Amino acid sequence: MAEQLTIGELARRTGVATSALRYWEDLGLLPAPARVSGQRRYPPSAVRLVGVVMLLRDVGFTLREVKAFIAARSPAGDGWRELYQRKLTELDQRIAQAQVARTVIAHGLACPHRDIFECSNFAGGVAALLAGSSLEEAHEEIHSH
Amino acid sequence: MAEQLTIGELARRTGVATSALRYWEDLGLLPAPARVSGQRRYPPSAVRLVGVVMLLRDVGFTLREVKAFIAARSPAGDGWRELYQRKLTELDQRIAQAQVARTVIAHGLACPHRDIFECSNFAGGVAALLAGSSLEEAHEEIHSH
DNA sequence: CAACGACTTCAAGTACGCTTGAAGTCAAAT
DNA sequence: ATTTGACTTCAAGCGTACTTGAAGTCGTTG
Repeated sequence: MAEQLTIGELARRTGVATSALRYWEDLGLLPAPARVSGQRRYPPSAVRLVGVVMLLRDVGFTLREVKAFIAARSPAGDGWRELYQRKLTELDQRIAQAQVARTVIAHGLACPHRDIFECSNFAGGVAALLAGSSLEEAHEEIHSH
Repeated sequence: MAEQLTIGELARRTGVATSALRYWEDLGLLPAPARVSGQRRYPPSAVRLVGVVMLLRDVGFTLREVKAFIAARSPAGDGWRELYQRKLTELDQRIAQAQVARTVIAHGLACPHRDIFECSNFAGGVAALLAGSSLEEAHEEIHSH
């Protein structure tokens, strides 16, 4: 039981290149697996771990953040709670942004205007964006001047 | 009226560095603005345009994709419809993934397990991920073997 | 008129996330 | 015994998205 996977098999099952898996290991994202005559042998659970890394990476976290995220859990300290909370907030912002983007693009598709920027609905979507993100200074600028 | 912005003002209002704005212009993302004795003068609408670029960039599109997205609208052709439709689909996938990630992280926060991977709920979230994305081969592997 | 601050170009450098290539090892099949 | 295929390490290269630094140009201000 618990058949071990070679790096090639892990790559096939996850869709992640072997070179990338070695790179992730170098970065400390994946634990160094057992070796059989020099070759890596992964436990089946590695598939899940790789999945988590992919998920977090695809969702906009850097590999260092993913590392911190995974590694944070072991110590007895509460540091990880803070980290998880921050990530959760980031993720909520990301989802909200993606939904604004979705609205904007969907409207772009539906709107007959040649120049999308002439369209008030489109502008409205962007205005929603302006309210959040790093454009808060803009908000103050507009109201103070 | 229609007071023109210097690159510095545009940077302040958008939160994007002047160097990045020039880079975006080089890439063809932003149209070359008017010049007053060599210096760029942007129309106020540039703030909105920069906002759109930021939005799409932050949501995971490359700058080339953003360029295509913005530029696609001008020609009389229908090529842009296809592009918008594809982007919309990509975006829906991204949102779905982000929501899975959110669930996973939220659970990680709520779950008392020391090792998150021991938790079946966590595994369930990841399993949801495995069903989509590039892990479809894995799905076939699992069922064929 | 000198200095200041904000702008200009252009080339080079940086961080991230990998990929590619060279050279070698190992187990199994021919 | 040699060939095949999958693996190994290590260094270098690449695409994306910028930043940084040098050297120079403006318009204003003292």
